[in-house]
Amino acid sequence: MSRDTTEDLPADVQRELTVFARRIRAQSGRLHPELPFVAHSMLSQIAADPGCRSVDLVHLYRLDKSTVSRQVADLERRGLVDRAAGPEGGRPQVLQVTPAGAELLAEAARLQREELDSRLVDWSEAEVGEFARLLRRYNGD
Amino acid sequence: MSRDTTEDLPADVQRELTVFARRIRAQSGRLHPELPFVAHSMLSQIAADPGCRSVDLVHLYRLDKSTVSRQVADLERRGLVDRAAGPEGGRPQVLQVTPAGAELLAEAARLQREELDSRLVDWSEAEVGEFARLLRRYNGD
DNA sequence: TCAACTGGTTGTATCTTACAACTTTTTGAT
DNA sequence: ATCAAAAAGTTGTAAGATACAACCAGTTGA
Repeated sequence: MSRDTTEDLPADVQRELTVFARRIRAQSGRLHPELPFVAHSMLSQIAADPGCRSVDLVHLYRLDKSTVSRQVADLERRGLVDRAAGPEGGRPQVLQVTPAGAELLAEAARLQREELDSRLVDWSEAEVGEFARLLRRYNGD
Repeated sequence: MSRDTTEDLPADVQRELTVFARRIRAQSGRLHPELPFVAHSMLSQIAADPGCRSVDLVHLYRLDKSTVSRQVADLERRGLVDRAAGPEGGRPQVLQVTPAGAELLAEAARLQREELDSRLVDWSEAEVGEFARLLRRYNGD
């Protein structure tokens, strides 16, 4: 991929992030037929933050609530997540991953891990750590 | 956003990249109505690499060629890119951005720049440089 | 010369998404 | 306590993005 040398670091960051964004979706979609990109990212987020609500996913991913509603409904229909009444027994429904969901997630992780490790194979642990730190900082909030 | 402390750096990277991938798409789509995410990324790539062919975009973004074909056709229909016969006058059609395309790109860049700068406002130049370097390395090839 | 390859298009089905209108529950002010 | 407003979520609808398969058009090389 040839590239104009822009001397414009933020624009470089933007372009690299864009390439990445396109690829992860393409790759993720093909990786596991049972768990396409969107379903996977939500399921894995629920696993990382058990008890979160749909509206949290709306904010995290900046999606419309209708989109999240359908995605979560689909995950529930397939027995991968569980919706329960919140602490006050009321409306905010809290989400958690079912054992079946956890298993599917683990399987997908195994597959993705090969790809990820192959990309990071010659990185030092310090570099991976720095990369993770910068990404977290970029994502902010 | 709470998070399990996994001690699993590659998985952290994966999750952060996923959040990013979701957001850039959501944000980009809303940023400029004339130039949604996909159209924008392709147009900006053609601008960065004038004379590239559709098949180059297929490889870069790991998309199906039919998808790229339709996207490029749409960009051409809207007068934003120009398709010409290649050096040998033959089949591989080379792409370049038209003046109208460049103008739209510049306008979108101004808008995106605000968002990007606001995220990087308290980063040192060294950090931005390191981030760009790590992203380039991650995207590899 | 013709088979195989590369680049590209079109038909079709599916997935993702936004927006708008709606229901239900919770909360707050009077 | 009551009722309006906010929050959480659902459903209808339309548009966009994508993959896969089948196809067409030039190019290349045996």
